[in-house]
Amino acid sequence: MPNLEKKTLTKQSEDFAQWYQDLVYEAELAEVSEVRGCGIVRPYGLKIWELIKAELSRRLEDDGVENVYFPIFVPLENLEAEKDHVKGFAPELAIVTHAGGEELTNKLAVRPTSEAAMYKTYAKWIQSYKYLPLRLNQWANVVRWEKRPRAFLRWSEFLWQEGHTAFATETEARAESRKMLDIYTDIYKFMAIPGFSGQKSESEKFAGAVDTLTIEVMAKDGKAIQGATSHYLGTNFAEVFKVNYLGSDGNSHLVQQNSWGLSWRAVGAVVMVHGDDNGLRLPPNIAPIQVVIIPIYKDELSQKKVLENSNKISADLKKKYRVKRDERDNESPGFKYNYWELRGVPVRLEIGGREVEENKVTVFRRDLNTKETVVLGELAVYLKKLMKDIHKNLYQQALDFSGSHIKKIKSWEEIKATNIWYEASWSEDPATEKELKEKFGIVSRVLPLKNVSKPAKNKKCFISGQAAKRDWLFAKCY
RNA sequence: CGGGGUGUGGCCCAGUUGGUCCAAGGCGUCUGGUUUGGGACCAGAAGAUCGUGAGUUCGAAUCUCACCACCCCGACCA
Repeated sequence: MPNLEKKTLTKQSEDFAQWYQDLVYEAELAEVSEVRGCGIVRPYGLKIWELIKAELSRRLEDDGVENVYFPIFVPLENLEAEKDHVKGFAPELAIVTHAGGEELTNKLAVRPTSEAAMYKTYAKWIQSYKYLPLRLNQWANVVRWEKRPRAFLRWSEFLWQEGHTAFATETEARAESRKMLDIYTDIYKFMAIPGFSGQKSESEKFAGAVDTLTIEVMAKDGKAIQGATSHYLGTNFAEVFKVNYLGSDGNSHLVQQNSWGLSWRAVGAVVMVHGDDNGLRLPPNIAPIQVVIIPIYKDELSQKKVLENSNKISADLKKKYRVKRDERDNESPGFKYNYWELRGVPVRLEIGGREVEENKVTVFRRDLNTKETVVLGELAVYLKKLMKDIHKNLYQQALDFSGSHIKKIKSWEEIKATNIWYEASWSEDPATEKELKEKFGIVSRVLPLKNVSKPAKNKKCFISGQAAKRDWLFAKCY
């Protein structure tokens, strides 16, 4: 729980995990719930997710993906059908054993993901090649009873979108998987977050997938956050759920499938990437409030003038931005500054007697924590540019940060700290990854796209000394 | 699942050699007033089965036993 008494966040440098927790609760993104591991997302936090969702939704619709909805419950036997899949998820399943006052003969799992919920139906829907490709998406909640929950990043229940597609050929399916990764990469850019997109290792990929593509994000404590994944499932699930189609050749074939998802974990990533010791810093694209106006006055006369003025400005700005006027009479300007800085509002306008008299406003930008005075007539143009600048600057800061926190190494003996990432040539042997994890708590995060078809820079694997295949990124992760 | 910690008004908590505790303080809330350019102040008010159960005792927030819940670290983690 946040310590509201101290009124200041734990410093990032003191205890990053504590800082994150303090911020999530004090900025009113979320609330602890009565249910272990589950979070209550408050309006301010949910709005950030909804803004991310709106953008992704738009992108998917533009691309011709249709939305669908399947039940939250999955027959347990369906889930058990794909053997890697069930092995991966069994430990974290919530299972319904009783309903309607009776014990269920056929137990139901609360979906941890919906492959097993959907594909039997896909088999029904897909008859011939004419029904392909099938590209559906659902916005849903899923439940994964992880041993160690973390606000936004790993709550037991979370909201996400999961796309499930079926194609005739591997080429098409793999192209789709890659396209979705690109869309996710764009969505992270929309949040002013540079990600590392690429491929997962054998041990890190999705249970049931042939290949998993991922976008990895670097938090300010140097840990990696898996931002979104796009899986090429091959025919693994199609075999189990008998998803075949009649080809133009007259023969029956298995479909080639993908699934891809992005969750509200992205909100946690935004906090961990952009936040500072004063609180959240939101890029304008996903800020529930983009401009907050603080009227400042001393007596009734100036109050009237200032409020008139700020109302006019706010009415004007509301046409283009999400604007909030903070007219609470019982709080001081200083209190309000801190209040909205904690919540990461990108731009603050201060309007007091001075501004009214000179026909100006004072503009504060949260990304740099600086103030400037702007002539009222130039405000619209100024803000338009400022919003772009803030986005660019946040992105650049994050890019510089991650760039300066990756160390290229030739041998794992060079690993001293675990609060940075390492780039190294790797044999891709799962056994070596296990060793690395045991010794340093570090795992492979991603084979960056640019390295996928490039041979390793160094001949020897940085762990085992065997022949290295390609250059991967390694880090601790959330 | 292993290690550690915590449970006291809405929130943060003090109080644990048993009695002076029908529980202190701060934040927040409410009322009134003064304030308002970087986390305002004064006065007053409301608000508590001290996690649950049993036990010891003349007497339990405090001691004993059992249980429950949550948090943190780790293992696990698409």
